[in-house]
Amino acid sequence: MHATLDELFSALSDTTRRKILIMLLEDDMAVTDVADPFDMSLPAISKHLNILSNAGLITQEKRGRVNWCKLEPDGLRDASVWMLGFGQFDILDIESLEKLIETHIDLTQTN
Amino acid sequence: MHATLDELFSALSDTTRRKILIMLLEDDMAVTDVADPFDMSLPAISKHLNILSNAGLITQEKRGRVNWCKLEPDGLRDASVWMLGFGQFDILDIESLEKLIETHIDLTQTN
DNA sequence: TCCATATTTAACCATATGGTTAAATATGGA
DNA sequence: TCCATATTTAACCATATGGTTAAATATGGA
Repeated sequence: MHATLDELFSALSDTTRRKILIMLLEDDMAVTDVADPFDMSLPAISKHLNILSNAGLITQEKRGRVNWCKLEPDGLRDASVWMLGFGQFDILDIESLEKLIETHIDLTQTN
Repeated sequence: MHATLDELFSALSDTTRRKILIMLLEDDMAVTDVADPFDMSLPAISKHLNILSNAGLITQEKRGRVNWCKLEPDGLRDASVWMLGFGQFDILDIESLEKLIETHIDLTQTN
């Protein structure tokens, strides 16, 4: 069951949540470890993780006491497709796509 | 001056606003005409257009009484780049990108 | 000049969002 | 068994969001 585009874009519209996704790009993490770098309570992070789950951007698997958070890269798919389908890029024009990526790609730029 | 990713994704997270963007893909439109297909007051649409403007997704130009709304496709750029940079696609793997587009591309699917 | 048209502004309202703290729950380990 | 650790749930709060209606504003045209 697909998340709606509303859920997807809305989940992505928060800096904290985008940062979490980037952290999970590295490796799966426990909730407590996800929360660590943020100046925010654990329940707040727990809520953010729920929103990311509902949007299909992560999955959570409970092993013992620990709830492991895992990035679900396919979750971005629908949103990506919507945007690409929007046609601002000529899909076949790889040159420009590459140039674009080169100039902008800096995942630490989270805002 | 760039819109923030927060503003961008947040602007995209509303079905009405995404529909408006798709309408503007066809042609520039007056505010009243943008509002026409929606079961919603003019001020509500006016607010949506403001949000899209602030996100850099459209521009508005007042000529006479009419405020013309124009799609700003470059506005999607930062959001696209963030998502592409996320790496769920191998940029050079055009095959899969094309297949993806083919299977999903249906801009009328707004939600 | 005066009315119609196009749009925004103001004031308001209900609900959503993003945070808090305190308490509950469940598992691990001595 | 009992405490520590990991996490969620509950209750709450301030602000943001998406809508409304009524009034204001500005331009076009007879």
